[in-house]
Amino acid sequence: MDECGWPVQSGMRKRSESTADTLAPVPRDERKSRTRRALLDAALGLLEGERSFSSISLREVAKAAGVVPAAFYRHFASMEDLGQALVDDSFSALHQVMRAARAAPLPASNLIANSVETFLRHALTQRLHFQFIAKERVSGSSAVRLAIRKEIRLWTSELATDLAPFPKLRSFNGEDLRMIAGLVVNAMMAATELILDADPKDEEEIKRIRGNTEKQLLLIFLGAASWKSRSS
Amino acid sequence: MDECGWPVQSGMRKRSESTADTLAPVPRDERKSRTRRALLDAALGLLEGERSFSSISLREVAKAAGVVPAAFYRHFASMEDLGQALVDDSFSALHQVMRAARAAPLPASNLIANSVETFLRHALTQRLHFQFIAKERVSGSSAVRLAIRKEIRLWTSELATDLAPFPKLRSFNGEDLRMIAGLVVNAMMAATELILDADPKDEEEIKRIRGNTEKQLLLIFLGAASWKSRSS
DNA sequence: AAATAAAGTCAACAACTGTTCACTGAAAAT
DNA sequence: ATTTTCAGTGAACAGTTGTTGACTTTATTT
Repeated sequence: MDECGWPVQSGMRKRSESTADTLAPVPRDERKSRTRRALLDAALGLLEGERSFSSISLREVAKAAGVVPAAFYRHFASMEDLGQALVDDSFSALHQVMRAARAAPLPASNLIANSVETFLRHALTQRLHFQFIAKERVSGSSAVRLAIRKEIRLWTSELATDLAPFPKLRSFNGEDLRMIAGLVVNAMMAATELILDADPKDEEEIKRIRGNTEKQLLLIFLGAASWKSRSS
Repeated sequence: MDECGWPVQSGMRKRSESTADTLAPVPRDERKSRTRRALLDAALGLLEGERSFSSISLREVAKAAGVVPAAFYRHFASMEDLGQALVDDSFSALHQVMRAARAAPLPASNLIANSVETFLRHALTQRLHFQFIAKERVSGSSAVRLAIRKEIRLWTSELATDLAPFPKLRSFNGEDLRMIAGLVVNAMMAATELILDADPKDEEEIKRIRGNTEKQLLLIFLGAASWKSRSS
């Protein structure tokens, strides 16, 4: 079931036995970035299910990528280094969604439902990335953990500035806006973790989680609307 | 700096060189449970900081407990088994706090502030247990992960029934009450993670987190109070 | 056409892993 | 007083780990 061994076509011993000699020059940069991707994807794949990043070995990653252990060092100085790259990778995927969501037609009526649906659907298609983020956010090495927290804090701040112009939220100062945004982000993260753990085919369960999250966000904004800002 | 080697006083080779022969009979059950505790504490200690449970080895735990690796098996069948025991351990500590908090005088006025303060203070004194729960909740083996989730769901349900009798929440059905409780639990968990990561001596930061969490809970209940229950 | 750069292989290393076995010494049971 | 029980030891096992060095192959540069 394994043996995908995709990028093993380089630096091989055996000569090509076919007659056509120059069938694909294959530029070197591309070949390098191809195995780099293979390593990243292999690590991400190994993280699926039980394993956590700190428990997977360099050799496992290399083997899953179809490459000899020593070749790993041509791309990353250590597993820690690979982890950092995975953080960048995962968050660039997330930023992509958030940008798309922000550029949406903004229907305002069921804005909440739309946002929740968009985000969670993306979490399911980018399952591996989100699983990685969810795990390493709390259990990763401090460097990786801090990188993830920084991104999440940034995300929270962006949400806060997005929230600012809404009529009902005019009376809030920056700090309180970020507090509300934090509440929203918490709910979304919790929902993400639940949905990643659920059976992907269980449509009913997924719908339930989504509905619950929508209600939670609605309640948060309801609370914000009836908030009396204090001076302290 | 290590060499605590606490429970290494059993099954030793050398005879006691002192004159007093019968100085301490030391019942066997107690001695066993003493090293069992040493193993649990050692594992918990190794989990502090960077490491995650799946990355610490049986041998490490044994060594930190001052015991030979083979002795581990007298107490646990595997590391997985130890993990389960740690879950029970940690949650019994949590239940203890929650029971105490529930039996409190219930001042009703600043009930929220009191609850937040009680919970977070306990999280700091039981730091290692809470760190274990926070990490293994998302990254542990599926058995451990499920055990933790079950406990959290149970905690949420208890909170929901505690919330039910409040006047403003009378109109909510069970499902919606659990949704609100879920929101509260999310906020508390997020606050716990933040506080465990913060520098324990940074009183200012801890106060900030606590204040923020209080505001969040207040906002949640404000939202709940102005909620129109729908029939669907 | 020859020289270089570099992504890959192979083999070896010391250290560490989980697990087993026969053992020992003292508390508990006879 | 003798036997039994059992939490501990120490040594060995077969695997796996990260890392290194010398080598091959091939795209790129000279």
